[in-house]
Amino acid sequence: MTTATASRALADTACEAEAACCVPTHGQNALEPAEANALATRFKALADPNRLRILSIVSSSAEAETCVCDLTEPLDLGQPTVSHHLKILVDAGLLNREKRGVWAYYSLAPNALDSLAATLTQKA
Amino acid sequence: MTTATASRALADTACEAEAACCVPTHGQNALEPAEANALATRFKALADPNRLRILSIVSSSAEAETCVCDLTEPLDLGQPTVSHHLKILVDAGLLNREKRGVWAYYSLAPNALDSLAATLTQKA
DNA sequence: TCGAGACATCGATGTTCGTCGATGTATTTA
DNA sequence: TAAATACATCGACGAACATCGATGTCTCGA
Repeated sequence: MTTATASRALADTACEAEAACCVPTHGQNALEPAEANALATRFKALADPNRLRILSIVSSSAEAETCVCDLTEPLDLGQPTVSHHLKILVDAGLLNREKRGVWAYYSLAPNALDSLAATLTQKA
Repeated sequence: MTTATASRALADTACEAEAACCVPTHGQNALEPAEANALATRFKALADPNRLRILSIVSSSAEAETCVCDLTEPLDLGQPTVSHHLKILVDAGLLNREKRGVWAYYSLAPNALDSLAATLTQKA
């Protein structure tokens, strides 16, 4: 129960051999750098207020489908900027893009947000 | 069932009064800008590979407590950088900081990741 | 075939972010 | 009290990001 505290005290006294001072019992079960990068990319897609609002609008729209021109006004952003944000969300796997005629319809990628949420809860 | 498609076609023909072209049926149930900012701040804390690894190491450590010197080696980062990332995680409410003696112990904030995850799932 | 509309892409710009070395602060030990 | 340790803060620098205007691509209707 007090394993970490005890080993911490142990490490305190054992601080003489080299620069390492604390218990190096971690690092093997930690997130792999490559995996951490992939996860960070998906969270980075969520780390912008306008992109969160895009997801909110898309998911709350009648058919869960939205075109670019539906977003420029409520977001108060230019069309190139909206397209840029949409591309980031699509690249992150959070949105799907379907072009029908002149319009491009965006919809939530099924289970994408859920799997991201599962990554958070299982870690705790 | 085809409400959005129908209203889209409607908007197509109704594109004459002003610059607005698509159905402005959104925006009222969308995420508020202030709320989106707050959420983005928390996701921004997760949008870095090294911070994700910090959370992983902290949560997987024996007592779910970790001091700074436990992190510099597995992350291969300097101590100021690790302190900087920890501050961001604490400010985002994801980590708790407790100073005992010379060491600063960091632990997962209870329910912080869970509530963030809930925000994602309820939106889908 | 031509023009108009919807969207994507490009290039530029101001801002934010991650990282580091240097330094400051607080606590323990001698 | 003085030295050492653990950590936080500061200032700087290069990279990444958000936004915009201009332009390119594609589709539809005249």
